[in-house]
Amino acid sequence: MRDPEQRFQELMAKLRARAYRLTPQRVALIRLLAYSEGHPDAAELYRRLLDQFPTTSLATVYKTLNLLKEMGEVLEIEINGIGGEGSRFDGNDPAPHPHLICVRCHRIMDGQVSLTEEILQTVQGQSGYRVISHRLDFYGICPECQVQGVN
Amino acid sequence: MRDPEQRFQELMAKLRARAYRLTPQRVALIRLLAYSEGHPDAAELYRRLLDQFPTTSLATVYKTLNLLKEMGEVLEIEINGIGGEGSRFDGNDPAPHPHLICVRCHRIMDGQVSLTEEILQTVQGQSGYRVISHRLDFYGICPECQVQGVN
DNA sequence: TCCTTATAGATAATCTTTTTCCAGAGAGAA
DNA sequence: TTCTCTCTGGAAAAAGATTATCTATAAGGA
Repeated sequence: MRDPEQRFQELMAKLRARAYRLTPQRVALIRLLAYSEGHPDAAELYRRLLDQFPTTSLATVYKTLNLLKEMGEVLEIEINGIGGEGSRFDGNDPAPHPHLICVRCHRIMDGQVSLTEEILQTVQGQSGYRVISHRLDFYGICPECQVQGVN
Repeated sequence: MRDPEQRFQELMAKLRARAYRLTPQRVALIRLLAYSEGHPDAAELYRRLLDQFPTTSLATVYKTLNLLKEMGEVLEIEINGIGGEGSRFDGNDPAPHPHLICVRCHRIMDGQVSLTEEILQTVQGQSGYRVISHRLDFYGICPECQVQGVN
C-alpha cells in the first residue's frame, strides 16, 4: 500500500493538469478514495461524503468516479455476478492488479502477484489483440469465513 | 473449441442427473449455448430462442442461465464497465479461461493461456483465501478494429 | 392416465447507474 | 476585487439489466 497522502496529492495534481475544477466535493471524494483501505462501492463513498456535504447526491459520486475511471486513475471491480450488488472501486493503485473476492462476505483484498510478461506476449500473439489492460480476479473464501463457515 | 454436440449432450446429462426438467425451451437454450461460437448476452439468446418459441420471455432465459451458472456450467462475463450493456455468457467451456475483450467493438475472444500453478499457490499463500475460481480478462483492440481505427 | 411439482410466461418490481436541466460556484482575466 | 465564462453539483427522472411474483401449464414418474 502506498502512502495515502502521496496518492491524494498525485490525484489532485492530475486533475489540475487537465484543468478539471477542484470543487470541495471532488476533493473530498478523492481524499476518500486515496485513503480508503478497502474497496468501497458508490453507495459507501456517498455515505461517507454525506458527513461533510449533507446535500451531496449520488450522481455526483458517479460523475467523479467516471471522470477518474476515464483518466485511468480508478479501477472498477464488478462483482455483480456474485452478490448482485454494484461495482467496487479501487483508487489506491491505478495499475492493474489482482483482487481476491470472498464469495461469502464479499470482502475484497488486493493480490500481490502480477502476470508474467510471457503470458501477456502469448495472449497478444495468439489473438492479434493489442492488449491495453487486464483484470485478474480470484474468487474464494476469505480466512475469516473459512473459520466460521460450515465449509 | 470442443465438439458442440458433445458439449450439448454433456449439459443434458448434467441436468438429467440433477433431476431438472428438460423442457423444450431449456433444451433449445442449452443447444444455443453449446453451439454458440461467440459470447452472446441474454438478449441475443432470447432473440434466437424466439425463432423456435415465439412466446418465450426474457425471464426464462435468465432463469436457465442462472441455473447453469449455479451448476458451474456457464461463465458470466461482465462487461458493464465497458459499454454499459449487460453480461455475456460462455457455455462452451465451464473451466475458467481468459477472454480478450475489444474495448471498441466489444467482440470477445477466448484466450488460450492459463494461469500457472505457481501464481495460484502464491496468491493463496499471500492472502489466506481458499481460491475456488478466477477470471482473467484482457482489454484491448481487436485485429479488425486496429485496421479500421484512427489509432 | 393421473398426480405432483417444477417451470414458462407475463408483468411488475428492483437496483444500479446515467441523463437531464439549471442554478450556482470555480478560476482566470481585467 | 469584480466580471465572465463554463464547468460542476444537486434533484429528479430515466434508462437498462436482472430478478421477483403469480398463475396456468406441462414434465416425468407412478
